[in-house]
Amino acid sequence: MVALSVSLKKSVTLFHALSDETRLALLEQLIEGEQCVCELTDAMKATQSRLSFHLKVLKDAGFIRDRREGRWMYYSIDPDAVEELETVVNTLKLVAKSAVSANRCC
Amino acid sequence: MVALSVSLKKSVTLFHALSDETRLALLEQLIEGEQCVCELTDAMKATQSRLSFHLKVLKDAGFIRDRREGRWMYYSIDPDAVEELETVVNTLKLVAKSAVSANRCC
DNA sequence: TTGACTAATCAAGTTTTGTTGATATATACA
DNA sequence: TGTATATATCAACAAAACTTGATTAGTCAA
Repeated sequence: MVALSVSLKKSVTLFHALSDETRLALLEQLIEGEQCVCELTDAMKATQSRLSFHLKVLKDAGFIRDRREGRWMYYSIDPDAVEELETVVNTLKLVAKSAVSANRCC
Repeated sequence: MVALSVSLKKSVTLFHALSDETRLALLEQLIEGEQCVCELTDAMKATQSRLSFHLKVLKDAGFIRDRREGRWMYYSIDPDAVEELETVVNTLKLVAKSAVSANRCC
């Protein structure tokens, strides 16, 4: 069987991190550049603990990095995870193209 | 603000469909080509109703198509949704690359 | 018709995710 | 020190997703 380039579990983690509107909005917001939590809560009109939760999911998946500076925590997009995601999707794409021949069964 | 190429909600649907191990395994299985549910349940050692559930999620997101032939339902990968996914990921990638300049805040 | 077979759907229960408000931790500054 | 500020974490609850077993719907063949 052809396999996805990255392990299933890792792929699930990547996709799960992106399967939430708040988290995608966070990434969109971070396109503007590195920002601290206070700016993010401001921009997104979300409570601090809610964002903290979602930031953790994105960070655990590798999509963002954090950096402390004094009392502030700065978050930014980490291109590596996006790269990894791209790899998975590219495999999926190749696969989709080749998966046209029908097998009868039953 | 820069925006993702596809609406947030649509992106969430796409990513959510891929954020489950069973569903990714289903797609991997479908790489082999069009298959009926009975072959899929066989190959994946999963119950019929469970697969039916996951097939529906994948179908609703657009990743697979179905086709009835007699009593059998044949499923196959639909390259269009994968294409759409690729678009989203490409945007994310471009964005990740450009999102390096830091903004101070607070 | 009826019976057998394939797959979808449904209802009930379980598990996972997300939200909220409160508390803890870390840093800075007076 | 003590106090204020920024953020993480936790516990309790709510909501969404998944699983299971049973039922239903569609198709075929006798």
